[in-house]
Amino acid sequence: MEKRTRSRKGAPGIIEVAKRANVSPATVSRFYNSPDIVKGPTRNRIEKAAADLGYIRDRMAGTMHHGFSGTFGLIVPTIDNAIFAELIEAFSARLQERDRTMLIAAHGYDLAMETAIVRSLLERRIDGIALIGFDHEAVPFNMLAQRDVPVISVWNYHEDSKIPCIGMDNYKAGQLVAQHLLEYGHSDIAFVFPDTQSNDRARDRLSGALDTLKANKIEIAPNRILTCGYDIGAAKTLAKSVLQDNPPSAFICCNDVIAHGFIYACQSLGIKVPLDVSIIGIGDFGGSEHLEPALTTVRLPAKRIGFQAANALLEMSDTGRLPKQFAQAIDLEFMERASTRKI
Amino acid sequence: MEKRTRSRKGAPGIIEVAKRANVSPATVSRFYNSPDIVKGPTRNRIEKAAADLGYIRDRMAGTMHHGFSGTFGLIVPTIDNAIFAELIEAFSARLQERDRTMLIAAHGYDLAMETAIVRSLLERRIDGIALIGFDHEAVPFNMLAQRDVPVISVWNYHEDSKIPCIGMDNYKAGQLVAQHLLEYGHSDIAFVFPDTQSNDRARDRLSGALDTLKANKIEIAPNRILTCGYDIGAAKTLAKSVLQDNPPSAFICCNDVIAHGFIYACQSLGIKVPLDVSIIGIGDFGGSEHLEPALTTVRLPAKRIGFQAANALLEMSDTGRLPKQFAQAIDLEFMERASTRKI
DNA sequence: AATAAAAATGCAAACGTTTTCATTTTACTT
DNA sequence: AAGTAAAATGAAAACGTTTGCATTTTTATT
Repeated sequence: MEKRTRSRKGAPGIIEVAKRANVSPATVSRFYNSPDIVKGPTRNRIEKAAADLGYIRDRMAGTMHHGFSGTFGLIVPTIDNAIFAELIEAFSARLQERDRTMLIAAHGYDLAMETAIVRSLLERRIDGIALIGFDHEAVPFNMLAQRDVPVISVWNYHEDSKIPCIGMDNYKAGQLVAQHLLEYGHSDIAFVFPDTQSNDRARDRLSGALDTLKANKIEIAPNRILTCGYDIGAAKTLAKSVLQDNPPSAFICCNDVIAHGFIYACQSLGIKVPLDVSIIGIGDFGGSEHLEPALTTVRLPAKRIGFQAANALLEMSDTGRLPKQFAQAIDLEFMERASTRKI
Repeated sequence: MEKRTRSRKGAPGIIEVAKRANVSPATVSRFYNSPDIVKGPTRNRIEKAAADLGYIRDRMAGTMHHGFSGTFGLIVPTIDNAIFAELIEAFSARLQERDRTMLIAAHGYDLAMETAIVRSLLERRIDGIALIGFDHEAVPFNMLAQRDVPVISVWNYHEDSKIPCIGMDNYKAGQLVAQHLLEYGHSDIAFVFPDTQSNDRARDRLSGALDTLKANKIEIAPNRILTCGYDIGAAKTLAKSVLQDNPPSAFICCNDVIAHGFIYACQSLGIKVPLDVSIIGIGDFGGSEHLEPALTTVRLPAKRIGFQAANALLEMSDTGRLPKQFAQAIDLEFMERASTRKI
């Protein structure tokens, strides 16, 4: 394997800037890190020198000292699945405001891969990291703990979480949709959920809904629980087959992506929503509101979560203490729209 | 402003590992960077020592030497707009395969912001960077050039690009959709495009379509060119007003997001697509295929572009030379589906 | 078994900052 | 105007690796 060494060619360092401004490197450093403690005229000279030279500082060199890289990690199951895109954007935007950067990676619902990624990010000396949900291996936590790197669990919320978390109560989201269907008089209800094995969000939603129905004396037959990944095409295909043969009066979809697929399937089959069948989602993603019929769903404020998560991490990194709000629940909002109806 | 110094508490360094394995730090370093040149038994000892100690290497320290951080940058207009999500995921995945990480940021179609971001990434010593399209300020390029950092323009393709690029010919995409409508006998056509001021992709698509129509003696009245951001809701609202009053026989939407909005608007208004109006998009995003009616569009292979872009950057970084395929065009595929009809 | 060549390892000087401590300059007090 | 306190700056030692060069060990050759 060949070894190259980047020359850093024309790139000036802090020393060149210092020479040109007739000060010591130390002062230039201070100019960047605490401008207020360097005198006006000196400041101007440095500013000019840096501009003339096109100096760009090397934060890595700084990192070696104080140990802070100014970069935070975010690990998600997947980036391109609309589910997390809003979250990512908000997280990143908040960091940008504070002059920090974001290292992001996807593990494709593979926990072992997630562990590898955490390690990789740690090698880059991230100042903190956000993980989705509560289903993780123990290894990454040990690595993070040993190095004292702030972690936060995002997207799901449990009152008794062992690590700081910001998210919504997915169990409650499940309750909400079930409750709504109950109020509308449905009793023959089917569920469309992804594999809940290592997906606590889906698991919590499912139990929330199931428990609510059970509390109202409604038992769901096992064959009414359908498995489907977060994929419009897969959902549409599944829907087409299910809808043909003795369909229930309502479907609870684990998230809006699946619900979209179901609605498209109905349109394709000429089945009227919500007249013939009610469909309800969870998430309230981009298009859900504008779909025809508009999707009844539960709004998960991804933007707010992303922002708050970044904030909490920033706080932990700055103060070295756990955030004031250790476990933070973001409110859910039930969005009653047009894809469900009273029976 | 308080100054903290991360203790790196229990975290062992290469020296501790070396001690425990009874070798010099240099050998441990070599174990990681070129395992083949350290003898079997020694290798095992180091491996064990590192595992026992829970050692995680510090790539930053390495970066200070050879100048390579193992991190690449990707700057996009926006992350959460479905448009770029696939690209991002593929780019990231390819880097991950090669043990590199991705620093990503969004500028929200603000070129000055983009410049600031480039600087910020440069401060983190990225090994290369991918930018969307060709509309950029000169400053970032100078900064990158001075430091010899590989750049690639992604998403759009021009034969005579000044910098390496990978993308598709957006002009041709415009031609394709116009051609299709022409073949179907449309002549009263409206355009729905975002502001093309600093968006070369949209600009190229628009001229491709306009030129094609003009070549066929079809002039488009200025009021047939509508402006709309990449937002389903905005598109739907706009569509509703436009469709009421003397609508054209076909709409060319700059991308699928807008097309989705238009189709929803039609459904809402009871206008039949494609019977009453034809709608065509560009992009072939997630749901377009499954929409009812399925959207006629041009497939832009985002995954392939993301993968190739990462590859090109990797190659440039590894070899220090420009990529073999300086300007790479990724083929477009016209997807004739159900949202357009012959007149 | 002696020698030469090759392979494996060690030593120590970088890499570009930040920061402590010491020193100089400025501002304030009387 | 002298003396003192405060503010601004400088000198130099870190930070944790990598790598060229020197040295030792192993292998191959005769």
